[in-house]
Amino acid sequence: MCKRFHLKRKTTILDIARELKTAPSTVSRALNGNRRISEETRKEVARVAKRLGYMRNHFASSLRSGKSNVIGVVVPFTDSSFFSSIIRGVEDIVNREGYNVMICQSHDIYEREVKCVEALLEAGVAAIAISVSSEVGNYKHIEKASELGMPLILFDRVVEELDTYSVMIDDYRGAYEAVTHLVSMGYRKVALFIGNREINIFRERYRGYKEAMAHHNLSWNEDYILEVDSSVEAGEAAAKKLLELSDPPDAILSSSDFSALGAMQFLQNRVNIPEEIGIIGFSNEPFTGYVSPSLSTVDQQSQKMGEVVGRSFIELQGENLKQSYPVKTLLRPELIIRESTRRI
Amino acid sequence: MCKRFHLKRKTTILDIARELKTAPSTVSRALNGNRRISEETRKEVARVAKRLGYMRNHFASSLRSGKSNVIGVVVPFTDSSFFSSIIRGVEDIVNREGYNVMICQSHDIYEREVKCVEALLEAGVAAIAISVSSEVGNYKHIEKASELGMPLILFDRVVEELDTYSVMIDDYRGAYEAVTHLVSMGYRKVALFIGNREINIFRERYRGYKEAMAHHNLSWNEDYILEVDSSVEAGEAAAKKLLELSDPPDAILSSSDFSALGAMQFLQNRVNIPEEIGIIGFSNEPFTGYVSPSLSTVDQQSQKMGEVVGRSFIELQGENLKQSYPVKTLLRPELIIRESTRRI
DNA sequence: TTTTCAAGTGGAAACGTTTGCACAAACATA
DNA sequence: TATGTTTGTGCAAACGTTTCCACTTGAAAA
Repeated sequence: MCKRFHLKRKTTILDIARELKTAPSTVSRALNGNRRISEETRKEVARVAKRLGYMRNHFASSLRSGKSNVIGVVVPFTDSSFFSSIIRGVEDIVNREGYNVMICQSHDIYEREVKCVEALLEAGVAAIAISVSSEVGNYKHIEKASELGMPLILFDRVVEELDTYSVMIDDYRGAYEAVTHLVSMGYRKVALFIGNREINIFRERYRGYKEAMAHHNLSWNEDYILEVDSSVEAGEAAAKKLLELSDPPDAILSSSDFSALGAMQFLQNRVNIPEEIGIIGFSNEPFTGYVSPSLSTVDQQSQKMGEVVGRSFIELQGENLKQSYPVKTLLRPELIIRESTRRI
Repeated sequence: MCKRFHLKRKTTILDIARELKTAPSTVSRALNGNRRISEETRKEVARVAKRLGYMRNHFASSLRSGKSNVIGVVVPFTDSSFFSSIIRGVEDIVNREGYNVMICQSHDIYEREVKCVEALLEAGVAAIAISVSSEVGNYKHIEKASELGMPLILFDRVVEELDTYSVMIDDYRGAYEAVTHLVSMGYRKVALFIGNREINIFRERYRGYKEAMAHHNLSWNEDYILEVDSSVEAGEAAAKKLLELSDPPDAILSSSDFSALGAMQFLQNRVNIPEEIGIIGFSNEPFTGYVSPSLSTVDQQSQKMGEVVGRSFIELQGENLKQSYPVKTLLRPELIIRESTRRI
């Protein structure tokens, strides 16, 4: 008699074995598609399993086999268009291979990121995909996970020193192409809104900007390079600063759509966009297509990035402990040209 | 000798017990805060556990105890501002109680929703929170989960027939207050963009609209009620239809910010907003504050909704099988008044 | 003194799988 | 005939916890 009578006693492989007068090991093998089981028994087992409403107990399975069907994902936030699209991409891919996704938010705080990684390690996930927080910290937690044998996939905000799978966007190229586009539209004096250059993505965009400018034989003013964080207010303030220069720029490349929007809102009543000044952002946030003038931007392929993370994971599972070289994927950004830079 | 020598052998409670010359049962109790363990042993155990880098094996723990520390969440998509904010809310709450969140996307497809629920059941989550897909289907999968003893929390798109915990927004009130606001601004002929009224949220908004109109002694034209789905294009088309009426409305209440935007874009060059026509949307999508004129809307408290889902879950765990009445939470929407309806 | 009780601990059996090993039967090879 | 090989199955031991039960103590109650 089942003591916890209020809960349905789940059917186990023992029940199936008993029904078929066979051994649980046979049932297990049949259900797992082991090829040493005859087609006949396999079908029988499947039939009885279905009839009894059998569901595999993943706890027992994972405990015994040491394998899990869950992949952990650590992001700064889930409610940001960029990261939520990535999550969608990962989920779309791994689901169809029978894996589930566990989410953990770091809130862009180092300490919480460490907690997330620990929680996922404890939860026994099959791998951890992580975009590191922008707060400065060390990477002990990631190294520790790696040493424990946990497969890792870093995406977007990557720590290049670590020898893991990684998926990034080619930020260098994104910035380079954005500048090239501006130049092709006749802009010459391009300003840059950039984030903390200790972080790989901003470092690369800065490099792309510089090299593109040099390539087009354009010099730039140090006053044109502004450290601006990703907010509408910061963009407004930065645009104000630019307008006050004795020789103001005729275009802005912003590392964030939000600060680009801020700049646009500040400039709107003062100069003509795109005739007198062009603005291009970064990320292709959903709103960029709806504001007016619509905002040109560099699309970061977030859903695609998620899909690549998912595929990297699948690949990595297949490899099964075989020590092989970690794959680094570099995604190609896409320039989205809209009204804010289209002067014909 | 450990056979899988390439993987660190994890330390278990047995290792701790051996070290302290005590029994694994004691260690287990000490780690779980059982009060029949002396303070002294508890501390000893904690010390050794830390020194050996012990991590609880959740598979073994869950297998034995039948309890899980994972909560499953089913949403149509993760990359929509509304649902990703909900996820954030849930995560924020349950994390600090030591729970993790597993995500599954139904893509708003009935069949996939069923798959999601099955996957989460198999994964042995402690509870399932779900916003049902808008595709018509039956609720067998939800009833089945319920019968198996799985605690359920429905949110936003709720199936009212089911006797479960639920968290919804007061859509009736949202629509009612939106209409009242329009009337207070002097608008009289209010049109309504609405989704499929078989779904609770739209049914309620429709009701709110009707009652508010009646309350203000305003009659409305059947031509003013348009079934419009949540897209910019549908909004444009609907606005066009309205303008072609012999007696066009002077305000639009849209069930979606996207169709409100579409309408706004279509109307912008033809009539003055908000002087000649007022527009108000639903959801408070991030872009609504950035477009011009900025779009008034009804905020749906998505993050709050997630937090309430999380808290309901915690509460529900505490109850521990005690049969009690499921709590239904109704959140209060917030009217966000912006330029698109502010005529002074 | 004996009995009762509480506090703290240990022993051992679960939980439901997977898997190494053994084995039987049937069949092919020498 | 003897020897190997293949195919399918069963036995039993894990995996790392939790938890029921029993057992020591030492102290309080009778």
